[in-house]
Amino acid sequence: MPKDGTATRARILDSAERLVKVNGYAATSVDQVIADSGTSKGAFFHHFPSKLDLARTLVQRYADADVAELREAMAHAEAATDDPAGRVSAFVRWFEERDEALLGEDSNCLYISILTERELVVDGTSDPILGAVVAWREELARLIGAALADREDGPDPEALADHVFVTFEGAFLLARSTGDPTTMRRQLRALRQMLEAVLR
Amino acid sequence: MPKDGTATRARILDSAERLVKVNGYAATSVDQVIADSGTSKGAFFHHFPSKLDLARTLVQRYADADVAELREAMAHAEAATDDPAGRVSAFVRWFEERDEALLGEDSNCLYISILTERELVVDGTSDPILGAVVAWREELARLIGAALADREDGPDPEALADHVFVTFEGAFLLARSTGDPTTMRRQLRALRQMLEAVLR
DNA sequence: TTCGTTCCAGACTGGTTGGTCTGTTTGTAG
DNA sequence: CTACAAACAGACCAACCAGTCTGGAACGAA
Repeated sequence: MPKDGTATRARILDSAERLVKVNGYAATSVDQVIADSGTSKGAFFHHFPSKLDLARTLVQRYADADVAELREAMAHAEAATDDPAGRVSAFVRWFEERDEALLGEDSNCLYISILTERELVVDGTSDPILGAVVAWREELARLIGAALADREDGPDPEALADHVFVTFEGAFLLARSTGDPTTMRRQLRALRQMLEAVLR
Repeated sequence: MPKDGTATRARILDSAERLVKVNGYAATSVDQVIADSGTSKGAFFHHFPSKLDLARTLVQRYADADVAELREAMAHAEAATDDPAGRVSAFVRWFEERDEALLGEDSNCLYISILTERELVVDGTSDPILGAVVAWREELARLIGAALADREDGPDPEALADHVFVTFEGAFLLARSTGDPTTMRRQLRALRQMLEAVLR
């Protein structure tokens, strides 16, 4: 085995993720990624056959981390209490308390940058996003469904589950617009209070 | 006064809005806008000094229409009932019933395309978005505040008001990801049910 | 040492980009 | 009818874009 290039590859991915989250995919040039990561054209195209291939790798990596965070929050919620509604609260609260990375000044979600460009949706680059969405939906619908219990003609568990994802993405955009760093936490708090109200 | 160019200008704006909403701002070239609108380079740069200037005009126009829709929904809600909580329900329902344009297959929000690119935020292109956000917040916070009445240590009216905006933007993104055209309506319905629950 | 492969640097290229420039048409005011 | 400015059309251009190519350095296998 010759030289190890995994470090270079990781630096490219990290730089690219940052830049794409901040500026969007189309607005991020390969040269920018190269400059930011301190590598070269040769290195870039050695690790990634094309810019689009970088995007695919990026989305997959991000979605995997996203699902991992879901599992973590879910485990925390299930360990916190046996009460179904309480678990939903604990789940949301888990993110409310994660202020550091999640609500930093220009924290953003890669999903937004990818979904903004339709080409990336039709060619399947965004597929891992759907995978993550479905994972969130299924896990949360299970939790919420248990809390709703036998109630009929009440709210749809899947729609409520999806609404957690919706809140994250919407709050990222609102934060961008207002520049207010407390946006995410306030929206998560509002979401939790509303969920507690419907599940009561 | 010589030839009237307002029609050409409008066609450029319409094409640009469609393309930017679908593909994003950076991914939309001036040549594409020209081709789609059936005009020319000369016409484009006669009406807009630069592509960035087009974006500014586009955002202003879209935000104005957005605020107009807010007023319309608000008037409808206030005419519907005197009950504060009922007005909030009527407000959301107003959008739930507007399926046509709002939930079309690839319906999207210009705000997302603009906010995705940080350059457009720092240079003030996105400012009208903040104006619209504040308008929605103020109008809705008034309505929600009235419904919350005297309740103390309850949910924050402004956060709940902002959450309506958050739901719209988040649902647009979720719809993009899933490709499900019922997404927007389902999310609005979930939002309304949750609001009814907290305001009960 | 020698060989082969991976890893990477950077010059280079063809196509695309936003933007300019020149010229022509079209309406209107005098 | 003339003059003049607004409203275009489209050739043109410099900068930038993603991607290629060549050459060399690092490393393990033989």
